[in-house]
Order: sequence, then structure tokens, then C-alpha cells
Amino acid sequence: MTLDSRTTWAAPAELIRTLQEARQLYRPRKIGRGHELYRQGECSTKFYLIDSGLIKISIFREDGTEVILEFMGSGTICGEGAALDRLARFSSAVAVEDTELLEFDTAGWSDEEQGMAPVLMALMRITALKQRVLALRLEQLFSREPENRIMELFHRLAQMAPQIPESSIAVLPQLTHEHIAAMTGMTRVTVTRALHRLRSRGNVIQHDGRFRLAGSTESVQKGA
Amino acid sequence: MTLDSRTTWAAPAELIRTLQEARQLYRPRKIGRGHELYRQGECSTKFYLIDSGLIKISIFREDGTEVILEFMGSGTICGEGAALDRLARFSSAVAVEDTELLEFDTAGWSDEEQGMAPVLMALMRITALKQRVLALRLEQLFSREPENRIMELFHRLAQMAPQIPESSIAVLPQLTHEHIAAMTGMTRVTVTRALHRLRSRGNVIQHDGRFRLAGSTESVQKGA
DNA sequence: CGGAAGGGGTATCGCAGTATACCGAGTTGA
DNA sequence: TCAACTCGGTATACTGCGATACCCCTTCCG
Repeated sequence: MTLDSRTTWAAPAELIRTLQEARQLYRPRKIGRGHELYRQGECSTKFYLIDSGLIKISIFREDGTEVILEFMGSGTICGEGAALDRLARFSSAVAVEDTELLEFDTAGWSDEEQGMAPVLMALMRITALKQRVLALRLEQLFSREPENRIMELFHRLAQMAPQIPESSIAVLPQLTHEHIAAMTGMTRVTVTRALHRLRSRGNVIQHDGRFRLAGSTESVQKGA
Repeated sequence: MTLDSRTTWAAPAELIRTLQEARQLYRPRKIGRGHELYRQGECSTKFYLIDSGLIKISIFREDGTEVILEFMGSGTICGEGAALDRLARFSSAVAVEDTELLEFDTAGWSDEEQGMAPVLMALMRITALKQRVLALRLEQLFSREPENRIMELFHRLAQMAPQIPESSIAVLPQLTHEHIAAMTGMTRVTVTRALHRLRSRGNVIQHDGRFRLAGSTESVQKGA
């Protein structure tokens, strides 16, 4: 476990040690510099404890730009978010250096039924979900255009909210412009203006004070 | 468990049910509208499952502005981040409505030594730590001035990195301007300019390609 | 019933970050 | 040894957001 001075993360040593001691749960692996450990969009139950080397974790935005979440060095963990909430990877991991790591697989972890295990598993999955949401919100803030920031927020909320069965229209929570501003990092004035444009473009429908999304499946129509 | 249409979050129902079934782990509680459930900066081992009502989760920035993370309604969980990683609350929770919730306490949870529990606990704490880091990075992106974004990133990295014992100077990971740009949501040009200003102000020292922080304890000197 | 507060629509202005382009220094590799 | 590439420094013009201020409408509450 050599120190790589470029890591941007660290986890408490005793927690890492606990994981290292569970030898029956992992197998060692190596990955060469420049190779991909996992890719955004994949599904997998595996996560990794890094022994030596350096892994870059990043999210690629729709427009191709890269949002770097972290450089993970030895004594850090990556990939556990998607391995726990069982959804698609929200980030990609590439080895910046030749890297040695321990590969864990959560596939059979729900089987244990005694003691605290079920509660811990449930709690862990929810925490992982929160981690995902935070990472995606972070990524959203890399949008410069107010319209995109708002639409990305709305699309996320649409996935959370109960859909109206008959239509493809999602009803969003009641949020004031000020709330939206405080969630997207803009001023209230900018939110008001951007919503205006979104309404005239037909991206958002307003109906007695509540927002609705038109066609919540596809992504925002960008500029052009 | 009534639906509040203003929640911006949801957790899978079966996970919530698992937690609700662990009756020995929680006690029911009520909190009146406008009252504080917990406050940023406190330490606590408690977390909450919301039964009905609405809780606003937000981070208050140094300049007093509020960053709203979520409105949590029934069937959601809050406060588990700090309850698991045992650090100070990074967010505040206020009841927007009269709210009924289940209060869990993680205080004695490390005692169990058999089966998967220790591994799950360790993994959960790391996941909680990641959640915290992501939330704080989200908050950082609400800074408009490039200098502040960079300094907040650097301060976070300084806490991760090993300090040099003799001096109060923290050595940061080797990051190119482009890396910093991809981590803070700015362009490379803006990063270059902002670093220039930070260096001339003495906030950052550059020494053969590596950044160092001067007096990493106190916060960035803002504008003025 | 009337005042206060909150929400939202709008205007003006200045400034600073983005986009883009170019250059030079240092490093790598054939 | 030279070419290719990366990294950082810098200049230009544009544009669109932040700050601020004001107005109006609705709701709430005494």
C-alpha cells in the first residue's frame, strides 16, 4: 500500500482494515494504466478497495464534458454506490496508474437474515442512493445555462414523484422560484426568467401554480 | 403515512419497510412546524425515518445563504450521514409541516461482532463519508467567485492529505489547472487567472508545481 | 376589512466568466 | 535530435447573470 500523492480522498484506516480482513469477500485484481475499471451506465454488484495506484472517478455529461469527482488512491473505495443501490453506474472509473485493488461483490449479500444485517443492508442502500443523487446534482451544477440547471432538477424530481398514469406528464413538487434558486445556485430573478423561456418553448407546463414536465422521458432540448 | 406532494425525495418502499419492522431500534417522535430537528455543526448518532409531514434539509453557507438539499416527505430518511460517520452534522433539518417520525440511534450499533455486521458497518460509514463530501462539494459550487471555489476545494483536499508536521502548511495533490477546472465547474482559463490572484494574495503558495496552503485552518479571506 | 408578507414579473447596469485563439516552456518518445 | 503533446500564461470580444430596485397580485391574519 504505497502512498500516491495525487489522491483526493481518504477513508479512516480502521474501516479499511475491517474490509481488508474479510478475505472471503474479495479477490485481488490488477488493472493497467489507462484501462477502465467500470463505465457509467453499466450495472454491476462489484465495488473496489484500492491497494495501490490511482483511479480517476468522473461523470461524463451529455455534451461530452467530464466532471471529475475524485482521484482515488490507496486506502479508498470506489464503485460501492451502484453496487449497493443496484442501479446503473453513475460514474466511470479509469486507472491513471497501474493499480492493485480488491474486488468485492455484493451479489449474495442480501441472503443473510439474522441480526442487524437486514437493517444495515437497507440503510446502506438508502445511503448509497443519496450518494447517487448528490453526485448527479453536483454534475447538474456544471451546466451553465439556467434552463438546463432547472430542467435537470425537474427531471430528477419527476423520477421521484408519482407519475400520472394516463399521461406521460409528471407533476412536480410545489416549489417557489426561490426554492428552485436555492437548489440550483442561481438567483430568484434568473429562475423566473429561465422558467419563462422554458414555458414558451413548451418544455414546462404550469397549471395552477404547479409545474409539469412535457415528455419527461427524453432529455432537454439543448440550445440550437 | 400520508403523501406530501412537496417532497423532493423517495426511497424504495421495501427498504423503508425493513427499517419500520425493526421496532426495537427506534422510538416515534413528533416535531412541530417550524421547529428544528437537528442543526449543522452538532454531533449526534440519531437519524430519522419520516412518517408524515415535511422536513427541509439545507446547508447554510458562511455568507449566510441557504443551499437547500431536499424536502424530505414520508418514506424518506434524513440525518443518517452524520449518524453513521460520527462527524458533525453537515446540514440542518427544519420541519416545514408538523411531522411524525421514527428516531433511530446508531450509538450501540458497533457492538455486534458476528456475521456480516462489522463489514457492513464499515462500508456504511465510508458510504456516509462520501455522501458528506458530495454534499459539501455541492455547497461549494454555490460560490460564484472562482477564488472561493478553488479555495474550498483546496481546503477539503488539505483535510484529506497528510499534513507536514513541522509547519501548518498542507501539501495538496498534484492537480493540473485542467483537473481543477473539471472539479470545480470552471474553464481552465478561469482557473489559471484565479490561481494567479490567489498566489499574489498569498493564499496559495506554489512550489515546484505543487500547491500549498498557507494557514489551512482559517477560511478564505473574502472579497473586501 | 385592511395591513403585512410572500411570491413572482420586470427593468437597468456593470462586470466577469466563457469561448476562442495563440504562444512559449517543458516533457516524452521515436 | 526533432516532433508531438501537455501545460500554463495571456489577449480579445461577447453575453448573460448577479445585484438591485420597483411593482402588482394573492394570501394570511389580526
